[in-house]
Amino acid sequence: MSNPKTRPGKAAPSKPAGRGRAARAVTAEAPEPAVPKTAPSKAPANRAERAAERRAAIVEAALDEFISRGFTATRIDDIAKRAGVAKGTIYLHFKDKESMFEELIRTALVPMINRLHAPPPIGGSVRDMIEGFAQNFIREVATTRRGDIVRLIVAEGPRFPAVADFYYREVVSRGLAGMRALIELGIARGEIRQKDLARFPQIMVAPALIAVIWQSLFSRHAPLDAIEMFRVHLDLIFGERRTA
Amino acid sequence: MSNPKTRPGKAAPSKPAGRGRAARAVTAEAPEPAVPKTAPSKAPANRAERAAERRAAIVEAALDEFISRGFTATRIDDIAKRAGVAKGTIYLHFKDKESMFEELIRTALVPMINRLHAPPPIGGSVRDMIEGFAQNFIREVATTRRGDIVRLIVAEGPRFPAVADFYYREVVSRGLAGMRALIELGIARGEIRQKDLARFPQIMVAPALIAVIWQSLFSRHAPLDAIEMFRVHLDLIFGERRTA
Amino acid sequence: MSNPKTRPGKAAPSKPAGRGRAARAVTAEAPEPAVPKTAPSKAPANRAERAAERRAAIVEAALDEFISRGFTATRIDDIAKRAGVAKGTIYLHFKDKESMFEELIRTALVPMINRLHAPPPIGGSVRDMIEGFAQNFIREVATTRRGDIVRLIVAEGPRFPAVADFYYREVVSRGLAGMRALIELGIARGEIRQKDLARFPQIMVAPALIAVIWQSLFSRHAPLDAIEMFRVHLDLIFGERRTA
Amino acid sequence: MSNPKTRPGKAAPSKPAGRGRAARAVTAEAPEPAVPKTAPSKAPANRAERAAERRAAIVEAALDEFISRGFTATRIDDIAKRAGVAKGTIYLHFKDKESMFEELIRTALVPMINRLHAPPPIGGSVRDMIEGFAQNFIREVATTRRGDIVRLIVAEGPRFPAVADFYYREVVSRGLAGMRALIELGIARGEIRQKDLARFPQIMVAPALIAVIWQSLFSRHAPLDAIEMFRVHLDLIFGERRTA
DNA sequence: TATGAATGAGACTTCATTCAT
DNA sequence: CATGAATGAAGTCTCATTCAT
Repeated sequence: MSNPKTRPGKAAPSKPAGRGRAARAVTAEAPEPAVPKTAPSKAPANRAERAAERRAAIVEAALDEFISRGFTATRIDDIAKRAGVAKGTIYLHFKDKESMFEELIRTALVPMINRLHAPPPIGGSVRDMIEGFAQNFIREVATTRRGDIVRLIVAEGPRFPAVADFYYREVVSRGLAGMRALIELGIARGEIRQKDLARFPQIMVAPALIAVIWQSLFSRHAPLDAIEMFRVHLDLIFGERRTA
Repeated sequence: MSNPKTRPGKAAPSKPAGRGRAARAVTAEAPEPAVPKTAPSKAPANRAERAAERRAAIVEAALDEFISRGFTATRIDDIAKRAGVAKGTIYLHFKDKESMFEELIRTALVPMINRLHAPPPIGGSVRDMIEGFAQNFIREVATTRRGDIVRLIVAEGPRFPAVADFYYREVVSRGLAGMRALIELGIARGEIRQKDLARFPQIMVAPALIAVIWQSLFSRHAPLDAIEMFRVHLDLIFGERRTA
Repeated sequence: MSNPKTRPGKAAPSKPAGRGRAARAVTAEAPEPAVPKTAPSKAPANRAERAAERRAAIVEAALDEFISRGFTATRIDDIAKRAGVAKGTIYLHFKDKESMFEELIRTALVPMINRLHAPPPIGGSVRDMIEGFAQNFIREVATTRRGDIVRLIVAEGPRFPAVADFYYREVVSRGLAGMRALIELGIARGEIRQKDLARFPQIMVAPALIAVIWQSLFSRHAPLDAIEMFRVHLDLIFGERRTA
Repeated sequence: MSNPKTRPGKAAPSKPAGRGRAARAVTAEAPEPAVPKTAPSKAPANRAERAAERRAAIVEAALDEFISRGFTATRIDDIAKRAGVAKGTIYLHFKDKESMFEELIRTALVPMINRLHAPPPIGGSVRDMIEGFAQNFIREVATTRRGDIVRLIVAEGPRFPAVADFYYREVVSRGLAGMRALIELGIARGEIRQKDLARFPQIMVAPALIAVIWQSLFSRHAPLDAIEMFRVHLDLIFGERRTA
């Protein structure tokens, strides 16, 4: 139950010297401890483009840091280093750490939101639609950094009501509404027998969220085949399928 | 989309952001802004008892603070105030903030662990056993501070591998093992038809975890009847029940 | 006893003091919160004229800012905004903030210096001359921004010896010398009986300086009729006058 | 018109290196550039006494720094060094730089206020009373650090309305009221002929204030015998005195 | 010439930790 | 054992100055 302390890059002092703030956080696994993004791959083109690139780099870096350390433990300085810009530059793009965080989350959620707006993959059965959707979600969210963002929201939500509100409004309530519609369609078509399911669309997505959290916390202890799990879950709802 | 609150106990600041460490955290809802727990209810008895009481107060206070602010944003000072002890006293009981956090989590999980060890309520059907267990869980975890601890682990786990490890070893793997056993029992008894469920006991508990998270983040937007949700979930697994 | 104002132009901060440079200054009353002087009144004519105009705008803006905030608390950025130019432009005209300050003060004092050089209003009595001069001074200095410059010198002088030196050399010593000459003339003519006054011409101008300071600090608590005050002062020196 | 730049203790860089904030202030003459007050003269006695001593040292140091640099240009760090305490210690005694400044000024004015409350030296003539008072003032204010505080208020007053208000209320208005009473007494006794003087007690004190300012700004160019000046001034008001 | 994005030193303030009482 | 004053490292944010466009 002991693990590497102090931030990477600091020679580990066996005793935190005099006083000063010692235990900042444990920082078990920062993706990569602030790799300066030197060596721009391409010619930077004109001014506006440069600015956009810079901003993108900051956003990228900030997300990485926030994800791996949480809001409070993330240092602007590290974001800057990782983005390859000076500290002050960050303040040209964001008012302060807090608004940066909120804006980042909002921005990062946009793709998810768009996906929810996108016309559902109207295909054959409702099950196929949901399964397709879920596979997508698991592949593109649970396994990727987007999943970490979900976990970040779970982690920081209570301290950032604005973030939690936004997430609820834009992602959760919409996603559940869409899911409810699909469930009702499934019931109407006779694919789903359990009528009460429409009252709790959360049940449908629960395993997907579990997968997201599992990924972050336990995947190194025990990998989880999220897609297969979801399939089993769908079997519960739609009845067992093909012999597959 | 902005709701940053000041720390409780700080008179609304007349000053602009200024400098110094600004964005500490947003702290939307501290349970109670550090109410010193003076006035011990009983006569303190002897020395050792006093110490134990003190320690308990610290643990209690620290958990509250960690839950509502997260690890980094929690101040030892606030824990001390809330516990009604001096700052230095905390260091008589814990080596530092970090080990305090880890030890706290471990301690707080003990009741859950004990529950997992306890002989399952062998009663009638497997469904009744699971439903009883789940009701218990939802009532005593999802709705209470213990649920917040689960969320706290989700939030800080990646930065505290020791915590995540401990949680996996002592709670998750055991809980899932127990659940798997129950599922297999259900399959053997013919209560559960879907045999693959035993491969993913996570599915069984997923809605309970969803409930925990929902509680923290969205309950003020939309309350969730977790017990009813879980019942519907069980209906999926065991088939619809009585007309109740 | 607290009236700290935020800087003009900054939306009232929802955040507590936090960190970062906090207490920059209180800035109780910035003349006008940096109104960009866009919309040049006339066609700019040729290049050199444009440059001169720009420089004048910068000087004007800088004086206003320095007066209302003092040297250290004044930001180049605000000067630029107020002058309607880009920050970099200021560095085309001035080496740095410090030399800008010194040069500004020097420039701003030139009119006063010229007035001191100007042939004294040789009129009838010495009293009339001094009274005329004083009325001029009070009307054109005490009540206007030039008075603020005097206060600025008092404020920053100790930190800008060059400024204080210049002010002493060009304004104070000359002014006092002129005043002494007038006093001696008055003594010679029998208008002034108190011969020792020539040793302390400061006495003659003291009320005028008081008026300048009063203007800046206390006029909103209690207005001061500086001209009348000066007249009473002259009555002390020259004896009471007409019934007027 | 050039003078030593950079802060004392910093090797003077002929060019301020890369960028960074260069021109902080000129700081022509810091009394002594932060001499750590090591070596406490006496045994520090008990805890409370120590705290009082510390606080006094901070107050002392802060006043010195504020006086020689002004509010904004003063660094908490320098105050700490000069007081011989750690930076953080200052925040145990004062909320922030700004309230420290305001409180300091208030505290520093208390002796002056007390003097104003003290029963006036009722002696022989009104002139003697005023002369006694003025000599006191000049000796104990104009020539000492208290005079610098007056100048500090003149310098920072416009940006610290609270300070200016306090100064007006507690010192200026009271002082002028007392002076007016004395003048009226002088008029009643026939010592002062010029009745209008009571309308402008400022005239009476003007030379004293001039002396204060002269001290700070010009005394090294031309020393000023403030006491003699004030005597001449009184001669104007009361008529010439003894042949002395 | 003029611009304003970028820089990074530095200021203020916080807070984990220590230790004399 | 308990306290809480003191410390000083560290974090956030500012702003004078530069320089590519």
